[in-house]
Amino acid sequence: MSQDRVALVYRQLRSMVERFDFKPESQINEVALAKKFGTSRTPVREALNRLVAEGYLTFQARRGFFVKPFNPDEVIALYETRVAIETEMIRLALARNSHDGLDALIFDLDRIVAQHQAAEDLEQLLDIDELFHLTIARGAKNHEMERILTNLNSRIRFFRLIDLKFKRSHPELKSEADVPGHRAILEQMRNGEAENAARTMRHHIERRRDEATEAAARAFASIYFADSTT
Amino acid sequence: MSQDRVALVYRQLRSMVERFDFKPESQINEVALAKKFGTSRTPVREALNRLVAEGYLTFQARRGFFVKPFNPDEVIALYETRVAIETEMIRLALARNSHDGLDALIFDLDRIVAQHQAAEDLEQLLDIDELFHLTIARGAKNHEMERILTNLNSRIRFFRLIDLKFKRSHPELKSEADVPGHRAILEQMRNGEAENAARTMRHHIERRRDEATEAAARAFASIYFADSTT
DNA sequence: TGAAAGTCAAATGTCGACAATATTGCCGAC
DNA sequence: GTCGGCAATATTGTCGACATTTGACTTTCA
Repeated sequence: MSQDRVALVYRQLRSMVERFDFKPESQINEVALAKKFGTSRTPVREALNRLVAEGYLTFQARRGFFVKPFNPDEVIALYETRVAIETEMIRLALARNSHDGLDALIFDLDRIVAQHQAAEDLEQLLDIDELFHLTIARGAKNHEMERILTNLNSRIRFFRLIDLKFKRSHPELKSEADVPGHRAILEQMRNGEAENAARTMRHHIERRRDEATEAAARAFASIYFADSTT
Repeated sequence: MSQDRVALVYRQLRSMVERFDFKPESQINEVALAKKFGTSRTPVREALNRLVAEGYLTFQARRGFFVKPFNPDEVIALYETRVAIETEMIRLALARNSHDGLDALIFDLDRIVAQHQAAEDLEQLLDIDELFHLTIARGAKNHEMERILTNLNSRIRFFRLIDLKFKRSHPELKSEADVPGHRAILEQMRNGEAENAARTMRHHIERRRDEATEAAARAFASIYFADSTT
């Protein structure tokens, strides 16, 4: 034992950051975290460095690690990046695959859409939604885009969760779920209409962007004034 | 003194990796590096962790850090990602900026194209070329895309350098420089033709992709059999 | 001879301590 | 009362050592 602390610490830290357990712009205290996790500072620092490189945190020499300032513009930027990546992914997935490969991909997507409808809780809903998009990424056979999309999704997740929770408690606002959007994309892919599918994907993501941006604005106060679990 | 070793080590390591001073797939020995840099293993490990998160290296628990296998497909993936990012960047830059903002952006781009023609060596040529694209990224006002593009460029750089060196020593193959392509993109942006500019950008990058892929194939042997500077 | 088990050197994983630096709090001067 | 500077304190940066694990080599036994 006592061998894989970095991985443990990394996972925990990342989910803490994703949930905004730390206040934005607050400094992250290495010794406090080390104590919390029962390790020395070494694994904590390694994990923090990874999180910086992945865009979750910032770092200033001799000052330490900081949580990125909370900023609706940043959320918008993340969604815009998704639009860029995902519209191109669709083109690649359709151009790159043989007929059989495409059939297999569409078969997988069909199943995911079906699961989507049966999702039981919000976390699961998001998992399945992200899986739909990630499966297309895999169909595009571009590891780099897959990597980037995974990263974007995890950084966006918190805001979507906020949005979904809000919608659930205000049924009158309930917008259409993601399922119809996914189904439309799927049909156009099935028909080989790359540009149409890309356009639908763009609008699909842009709608989510607007929802998440609103959610971010609503969440602003609660994040800034919530207790950080030191 | 003895305070900012990580930054030093990181920069050196990155340029070593970019130049393929390490053989692809070879394991990276932490103690050897530490000795080489005259530090302990701690700063080396932090730098290596960053390089993993940035896509330069891979890591296997209890086995260590490895150079990514050299793989023309990977180069193609990097270029495809650039297409995705940069075509969208152009749309954003044109949609997002006021008339004056756009004028300023185009003024900057004009100057960069002029510098481009006057570049003295290959490294400088690449710097200026990357600056053209990065300036558009800044015009798009999307930090995330800027970050990603910077990362992509630095990982692609080696292959472009190989290509340019090869072209220089085989003047009969000399393809058109990047300048005309940039100029065309610039003109279309000036006229507000977002979709045309995006399309030109796509073709521009795809041409580079083909050149770099060939260069990668040519470089294959020399990389795999070159001495690694332990 | 060949395969399994054991041994050992080398590499990684983690730690606690110390050095360098930044931040905070205090005190006196104006 | 406020400002600037100094001391005290907290935090980061780096190190060398030790623990654990891996992988290669050797030995042993069928």
